[in-house]
Amino acid sequence: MLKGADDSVMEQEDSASQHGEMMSWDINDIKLPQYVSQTDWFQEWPDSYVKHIYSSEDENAQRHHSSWAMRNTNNHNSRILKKSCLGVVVCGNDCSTLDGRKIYLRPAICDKARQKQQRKCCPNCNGPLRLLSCRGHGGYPVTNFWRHEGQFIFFQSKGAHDHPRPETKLEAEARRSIQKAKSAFSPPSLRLKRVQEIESLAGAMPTQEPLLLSHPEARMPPANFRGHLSKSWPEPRPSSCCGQLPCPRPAGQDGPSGEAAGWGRSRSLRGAPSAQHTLPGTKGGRDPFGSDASPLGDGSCGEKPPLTYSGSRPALPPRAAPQGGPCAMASGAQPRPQLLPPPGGSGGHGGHGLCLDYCDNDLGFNLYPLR
DNA sequence: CCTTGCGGGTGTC
DNA sequence: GACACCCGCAAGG
Repeated sequence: MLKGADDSVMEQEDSASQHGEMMSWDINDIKLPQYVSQTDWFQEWPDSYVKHIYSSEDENAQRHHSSWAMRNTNNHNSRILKKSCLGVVVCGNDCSTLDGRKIYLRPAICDKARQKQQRKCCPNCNGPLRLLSCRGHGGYPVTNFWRHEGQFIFFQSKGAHDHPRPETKLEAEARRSIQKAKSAFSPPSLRLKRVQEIESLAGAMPTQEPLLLSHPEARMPPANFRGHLSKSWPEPRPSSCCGQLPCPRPAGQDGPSGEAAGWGRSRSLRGAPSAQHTLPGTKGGRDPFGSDASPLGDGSCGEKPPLTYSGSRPALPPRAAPQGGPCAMASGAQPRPQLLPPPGGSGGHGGHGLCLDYCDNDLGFNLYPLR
């Protein structure tokens, strides 16, 4: 961890002069701004080449959270934590649910777990799963950097995600635990029933933002979607593309897709990073899948006022708040109060993720509220 | 079992 | 040297 961030409370030389240079720093700078007038609200879906300064009190920042599936990358610099994006796991059949949503699962962070994950089936159609690697940073995965400095945590993102957003960590976790519960308590024959039970249960809970099965363009859940999850979810049925290609991948084989096709074994691909697919207007371009269409509008221009993002209230007033102009920042996405359920809290993201598990795998269904 | 962080090591540029 | 990545280890949930 980068905890180290000693208590050496930086001298707060009220250098108002630095205000203007607030965003001129680079994570690699020897000296980072020591005086920050306002910290940012935690950004759950940082994208593009953005920088944020969080309060060291911010729990999410402390944990280097991100809703993107970021894995730790060794940059041999203990002061700067580097993470690279794993992309998103999609259905190899490119299936959609009845309501048009796509499957965007969260890649497991652990290599082993990820390989295992790819041997499982699409929770929607039982088809094979495929890892869509991130190549938003010059053909390489988007990287995030974290650096603790005094009372601040500096964050810098390099690259624009060129893939849809995966489900959030909470969604993924919920899926797992549900699956666990399922397999623990229900004989296969009862599973469907259980699914229905849980589904109805989900209907009783106020949920929001079903993201797991998401529709690229529907990343912005229609208003009528919120709070009506269970209703909007189709009856248990191996929807749309059932039948076609039911998870053909033999266990043990990771298939041509996924890591193999991505970065996993890409050393040999060096120099030809775009062999797979062309980078959709990487630089400066918004990712084509709507990472900027966040339901919370992280990339979009200011709607929401600083939502109460409890969990970790920055010590200083977040400078996310409308200041000047919502999207005035040169670096693109301006810190906007984004949420992530405060650790342990019942945050905004609380409930989303719905999907049914027809495959006997642990890619459970996400048709229930997250705790 | 999984996530997260660390750090040694390798290969490429 | 920078960068990307692999691998194993350890702590924690």
